[in-house]
Amino acid sequence: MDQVRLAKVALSAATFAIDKPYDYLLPAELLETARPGMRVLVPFGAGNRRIEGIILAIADGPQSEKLKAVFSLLDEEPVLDGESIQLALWMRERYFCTVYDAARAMLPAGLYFSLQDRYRLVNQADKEGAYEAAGRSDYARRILDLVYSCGGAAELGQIRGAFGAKDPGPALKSLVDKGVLILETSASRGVGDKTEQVASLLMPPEEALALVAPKRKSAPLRYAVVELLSAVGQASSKEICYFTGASTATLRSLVRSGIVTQEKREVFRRVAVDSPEPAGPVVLNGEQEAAFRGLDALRTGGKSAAALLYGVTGSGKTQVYIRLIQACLADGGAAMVLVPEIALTPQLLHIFTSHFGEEVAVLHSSLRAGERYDEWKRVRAGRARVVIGTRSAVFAPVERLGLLILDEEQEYTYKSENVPRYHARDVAKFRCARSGALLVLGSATPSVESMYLAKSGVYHLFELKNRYNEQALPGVYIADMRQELRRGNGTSVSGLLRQELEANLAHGEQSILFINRRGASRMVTCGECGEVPTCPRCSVYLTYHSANGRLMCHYCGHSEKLPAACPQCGGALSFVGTGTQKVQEELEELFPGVEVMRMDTDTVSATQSHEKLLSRFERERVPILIGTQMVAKGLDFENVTLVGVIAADLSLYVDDYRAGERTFSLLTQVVGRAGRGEKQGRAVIQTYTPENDVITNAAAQDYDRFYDEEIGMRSLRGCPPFRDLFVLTASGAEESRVLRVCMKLRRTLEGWLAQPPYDALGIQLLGPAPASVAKVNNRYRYRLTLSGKNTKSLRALITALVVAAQNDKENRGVSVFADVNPLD
DNA sequence: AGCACGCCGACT
DNA sequence: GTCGGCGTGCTC
Repeated sequence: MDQVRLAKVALSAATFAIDKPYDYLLPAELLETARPGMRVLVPFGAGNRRIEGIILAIADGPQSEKLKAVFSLLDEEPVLDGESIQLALWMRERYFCTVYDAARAMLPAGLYFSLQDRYRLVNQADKEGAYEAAGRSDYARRILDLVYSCGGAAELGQIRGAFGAKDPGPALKSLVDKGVLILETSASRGVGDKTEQVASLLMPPEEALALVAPKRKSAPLRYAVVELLSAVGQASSKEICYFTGASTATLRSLVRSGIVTQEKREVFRRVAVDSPEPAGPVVLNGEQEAAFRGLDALRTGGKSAAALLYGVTGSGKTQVYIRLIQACLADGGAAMVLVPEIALTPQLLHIFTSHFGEEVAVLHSSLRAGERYDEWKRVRAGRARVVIGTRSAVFAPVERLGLLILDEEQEYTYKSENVPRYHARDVAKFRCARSGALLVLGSATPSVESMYLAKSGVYHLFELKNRYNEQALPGVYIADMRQELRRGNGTSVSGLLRQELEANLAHGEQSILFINRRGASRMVTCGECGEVPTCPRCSVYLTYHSANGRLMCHYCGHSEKLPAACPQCGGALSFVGTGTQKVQEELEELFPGVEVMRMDTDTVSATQSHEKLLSRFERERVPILIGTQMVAKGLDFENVTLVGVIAADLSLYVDDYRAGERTFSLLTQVVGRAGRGEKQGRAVIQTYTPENDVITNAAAQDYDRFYDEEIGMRSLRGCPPFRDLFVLTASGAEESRVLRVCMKLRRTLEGWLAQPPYDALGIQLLGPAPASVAKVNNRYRYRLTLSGKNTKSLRALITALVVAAQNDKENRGVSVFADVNPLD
């Protein structure tokens, strides 16, 4: 049997059910250049449509009839290294996504190709022949009309647009088959490499100066340019013009004279990070020093390790991180720091740039495509060895990874809600294990899973128990809102909180009030009939956005003008403000003339204004700041001595096993905002359930007790870390069909679970139940939940189930996917 | 998912 | 006859 060289390719067009490495013949002209990690254009399917893929491996295999050949390479260099390819394969097995989905998550959007299909007339002159070939087909004639009117070629998108809902595919195919049209596929990159001209001397400086010196008087600029280049050797053309006053014409004339050469060099677009003064050496206190030593011993221990750094708010975890990174860089390694949300951690970013300057690369989703792409390239080129970023930065192309820090590891933003539905903590573990790096999970309120693993010895545990500078913890008081109601106080400000606010106003100290609501956007309701406008496509209420004066849906993006009156009864509409605005109004009534600053999704649109608001709050000592979760994180203001939590239990009664953990963490963070300076801080927690354990433990800042109670509950209920929840979601336009698919899935599953080897897995099955938001974008969603140990065997079962569901003809119109420990 | 193939009704 | 609608099966 003849052996040929094959490329094993992961395809962008493959669905989960048919995803696997596909074998393609490598044509002779690509044999030398093709390497694993490069993207390729390949023919796929019966129609041989051109699609994008990525080479996973190159191997020899037997020649076969079935084999098709790679069309072309899309990259000159691999965009994924061997470890990343391994990671992509691992993610498919773990998160039930395609290999390409995983690869896509690893690459910056700027590297991403958009494929354009163009249909061109083979022989434009032969118009008659073309229409003859079209025959009686109305569609084919319309396509020809369009192509001719466009000058002989048209984009597929254009044709689709002209056809509306009708699919032009068959008619196009017939025209291509008859040789009238030809399909051209071009790949274009969204963001190009940015280059700049760099000039340098073609000869030794003395020689060059001697050449231009005689004409120094008549051509001073030429002389100045050569003088500058003699001094610095090489400079960008822009800079040369800037410093000497020369024009590009001067430079060109020097190039023509053979004195100077200009070449293109890639430049890296950088995010405007203020370049602070270089920071001095980090001084650690005894506790921090001990943690640093222990962690660094693990880092240099020669094999991969994971550690939990459990340090109370204000204990100075960042200092420890910095020392660890310094040590890692000194050993020639690179370090990564993941944070839950970059916009909320400007202070952290500032500290890191002050220590590591140009070595820092920032990667997060609100960067512009070009910026993100360039930061990615700086990392890949090894020019930035300290990567700071959000969830997706865990895929940064860092070589020689020595240290990976996941700050605030309990945050749920580390879990992706979109394909691929990965958890950055898991991916971080994988990467650290592969490269022998140290994984540090940092938190003031570790997730129950992580603490469990630390207590059972899987993670090394390090604790920072004291606040930096020996600051005392704020005094925490609980206000029982039921009593307030009984006393006739229907507002959201309790007597106690009011009293404390008054005290702060009298002393000129600042207060932060926190509303425990996610999103916290405003809704609209009719005062007459109680109607609340809902999204026509989703089962959620619409929220009001003051920026554009429209009602919007957070799920599908639907937006409509705010109606003047209730569409049902014509009554007057009013805003529902359990949120920040209502509290703001109540406070303004309570304290006339006192400025109350509001910070929520409504007042904050861009990162800019978020920071602007905060800096004004600090600078002008605005007495009261009120906001949603945004105010809970990472804010350190010396003059803030009082923190109030408006509705502490609001996040507690959610149908989610993490509700307690989330509430505890949130309350602890908020309370920690008080008294960061010299003065003693206070916190008031308002709740309708003052006896609730989570609330009392948070008030007492007693993590250990919270953990003990929570872990017992998790064990009892079969939640992580004891079991994982696998959620299968079916969605489709017809509710009855979706439900039927779900029931069938359950029956299939029950059948499988009754037999070996699955009967031994001890799996519990729940559902079908409607998803928490039952309809999104006119698609109904029902879910089936399995709980069990996250083993290879169980994952294989889920994979088989999803594949079977996707292949089942009866399930047409309904899509099925799986997610592990989803957010809701 | 998308595309071809194949079978069937409608219009020419 | 042949165009186009729709159900079925496969994708290196």
